[in-house]
Amino acid sequence: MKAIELAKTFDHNDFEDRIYAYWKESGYFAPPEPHGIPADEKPFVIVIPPPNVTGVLHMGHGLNNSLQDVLIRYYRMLGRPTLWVPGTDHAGIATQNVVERQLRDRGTSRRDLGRERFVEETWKVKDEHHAIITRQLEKIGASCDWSRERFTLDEGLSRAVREVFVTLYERGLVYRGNYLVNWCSSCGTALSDDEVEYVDVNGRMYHYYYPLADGSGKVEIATTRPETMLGDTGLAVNPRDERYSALVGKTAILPLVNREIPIVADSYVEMEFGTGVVKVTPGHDINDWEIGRRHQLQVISILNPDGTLNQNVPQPYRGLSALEARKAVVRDVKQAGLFIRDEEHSHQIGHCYRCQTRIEPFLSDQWFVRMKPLAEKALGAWRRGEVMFYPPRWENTYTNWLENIRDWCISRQLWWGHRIPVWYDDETGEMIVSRTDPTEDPAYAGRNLRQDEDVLDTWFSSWLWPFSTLGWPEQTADLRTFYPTTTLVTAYDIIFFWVARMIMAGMEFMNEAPFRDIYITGLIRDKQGRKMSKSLGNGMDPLDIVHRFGADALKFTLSFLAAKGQDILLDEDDFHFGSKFANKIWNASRYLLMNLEGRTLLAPDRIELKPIDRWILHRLNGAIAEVRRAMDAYRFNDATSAGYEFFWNDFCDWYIEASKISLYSDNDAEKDRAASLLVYVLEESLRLLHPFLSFITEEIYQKLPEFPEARSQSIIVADYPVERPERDAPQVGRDFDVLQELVRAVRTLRSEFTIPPATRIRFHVRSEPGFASTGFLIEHSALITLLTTAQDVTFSGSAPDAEGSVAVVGTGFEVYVFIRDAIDVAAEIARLRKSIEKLQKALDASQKKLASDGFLQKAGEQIVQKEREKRDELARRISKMQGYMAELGG
RNA sequence: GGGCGGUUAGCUCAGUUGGUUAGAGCGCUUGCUUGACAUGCAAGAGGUCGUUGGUUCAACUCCAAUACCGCCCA
Repeated sequence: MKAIELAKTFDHNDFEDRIYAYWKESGYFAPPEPHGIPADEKPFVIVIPPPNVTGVLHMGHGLNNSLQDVLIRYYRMLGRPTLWVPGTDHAGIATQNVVERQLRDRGTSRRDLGRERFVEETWKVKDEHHAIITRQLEKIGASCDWSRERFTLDEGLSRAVREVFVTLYERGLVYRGNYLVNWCSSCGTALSDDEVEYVDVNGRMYHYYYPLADGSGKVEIATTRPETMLGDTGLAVNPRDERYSALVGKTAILPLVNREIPIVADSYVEMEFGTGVVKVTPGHDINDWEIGRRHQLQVISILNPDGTLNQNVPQPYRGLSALEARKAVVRDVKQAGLFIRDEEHSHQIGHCYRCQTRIEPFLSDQWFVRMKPLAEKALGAWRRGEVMFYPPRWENTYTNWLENIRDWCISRQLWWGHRIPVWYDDETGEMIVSRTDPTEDPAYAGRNLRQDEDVLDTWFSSWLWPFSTLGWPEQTADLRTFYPTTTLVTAYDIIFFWVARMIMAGMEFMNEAPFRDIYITGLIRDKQGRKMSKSLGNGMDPLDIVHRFGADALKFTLSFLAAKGQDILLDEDDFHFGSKFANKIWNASRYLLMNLEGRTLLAPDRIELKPIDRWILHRLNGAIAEVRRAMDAYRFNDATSAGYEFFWNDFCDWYIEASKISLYSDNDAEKDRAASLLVYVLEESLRLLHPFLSFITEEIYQKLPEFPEARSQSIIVADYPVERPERDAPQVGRDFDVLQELVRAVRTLRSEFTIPPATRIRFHVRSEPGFASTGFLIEHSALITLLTTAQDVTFSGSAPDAEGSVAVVGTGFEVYVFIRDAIDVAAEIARLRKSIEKLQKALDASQKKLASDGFLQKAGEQIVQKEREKRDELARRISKMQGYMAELGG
């Protein structure tokens, strides 16, 4: 056979795009046809957390999708029918904001355009960006089934949204009402409670007086938001607060407005907080709203949707922003002689999670989902073990949220999204909630119908994602075959928004949780632990990483760092880890393949295995077992390091090095044997590593010679390696440990005394009588010679006669290296002393244990026996070393 | 106020059911154009595992308290 050539310098850019295109065109990403999947074969299914269609991929996506790809490729190779459904989210507010910003730059606005043209414009932007984000997923190597790609505003998914809205309405779980909601004046829409982020803000607490209407005095109140007094409709004190009991039932005059407002008693008021008297603004505070409801206080809304003050406040304040109004109100209260003082006060203020604008409670007509019944079902699924969190601690977050669930405000005052399927007949006052447009229904002919202006919260479509993407509400073959999905991979910041709601929707509409396993990743942060963000400029572009280090380096590195869902503090340089490993794989493969020149490969079952061959197969077996165990438990870091350590430390550092003895011999049969085994182990290693480094393993796999084993067309569909009991060789494993210890001992001596690498040394090995590995060492003396650059090595049961050696003690053996002339005696004595000290500590601990009755009686027999052996070995080594030291005059 | 996570080598982190002379990568030191790889090879230095107490024959590992850092919810 001829040598196979790989490029001298490894460059991932040479093949990543080509290979991705090959996979995609060959249809490897798609599962078998649903009808072709036997009923007893359980597919492995993931739905992608749909990224924002107008966003760009960030490192969080990089992590998330890398792990999904690892899982998908692993199960695909295990032979499970495997489906990864990709898609994108229309991201209502975010996308609308993007388009509005573009319009503003062009000197126009969505109002100028009108709804219809604005939505058209947004679809255009969506189409452009969509290509970017899907291309990015391809660049990182995501092996998802593009033929099943979905978008939350697709026709099918829109139908699912309508079906769900109307069904929930029919079940009494969707209702409309006039309530205080969280209002973002910048986005111009209501938000759900979960979309409000509370941030500590250093504000001020203002104290001032409200005069009593009967002229009998004045009351001191304290507030952080003086401007809202313009909407005050009452004062409240705690009923148990004796200081103020005389006030209850009286009225006060609201300064600046001159409205007469009642003073009520309500146990909500904390006596210790502020002055114990609170101003009540039911139109602009959720707690005040409750107080107002209990005492039938008037509700006055003082804000326009844009956040400025409206017609319900006195003329001078109209049109001011809340902050402007605050200044004006404080000024005027001072002027009125009612101001007392203000002081620093830090408190929490809600901000919009999309634009960071301060949230105002705002009274408006909105649609809500009654969450309690849905939450009950989602909790039930968890209690029955139908959903499992990895790591399990996230269960608390999940159950805590569900147990304290509040109704979900789902209407948004936006134009981009699913229009609410409700029509109003203003003449009759009738409200029509319908799956189909009544305007196209002859039954409503001639009626003047007006569709609800609002759209639904984006999450109202993404909570259906695991079944809407599979065709629901149609009973499609995909839905029957692939629902429920298997595993969800997402970050913990959307457990409420998305994960919990998906489980609710799955239980409500499919009677089954949408996935069984929920793997929660950590968040990617910078080295200072800060979240990556555009504004901080500490973001990292996954595509830039792919370009510089390779998609394999990206996935492998992230997978290696993804331990137990901890946050990952990431630096660009971290990706060297993955790219160095890829380079190692490349060069090891290049070396093996170039040595196939003139070789005849043999089938592995016809090859006689030498001990070292049994060793590498034993180690390979162990690595396979560990990778599989780790993958089954979602321990990505353990799976990754098991593959890494096997390939680099065992295969490259020892087996390949050792194989040089055969490869460079002049025995053709031995060369064929060695080459065959090397290719054999390489091929299996590539399959083992493919889920973690997909491109390079495919590129090399494609170049491997067909023989000795038939190959799959693509590694992507090749069988994942299995653990084989017949490969287990624990004794060979122990023997090789000894060989390594011996080699390292000699190398250490060489290094410590700077024996030039070219100098061929001589040494003698004495092993303890009956030492189990003696035969192995003798059998591999040529190898030991090679690995230590020795001239000669001899073995016996006794120390060498010749003078001039320096000795090192190993487990069960001593090695005498004949370099006495070259060494620095003082340094050698120091070295020995240090070793002895270290061992002596261990020996002391061991002896202490063995002297304790408690240990002897209560510890297991095996533990005690092991401890005795350890003690004896330590004692033997120490005494040997002391002997050498004495010999050297130390 | 409630809940969760973290605290292990200079840095970033592993350490699965309690028994190892506590590991990895990076960084550092020393020596190497060793018949694939300097994105490399070989060797080395470096940690009383936040603190205090407890359980145990035995604690980085289990329990309690505590300090600091971070997150979520109210």
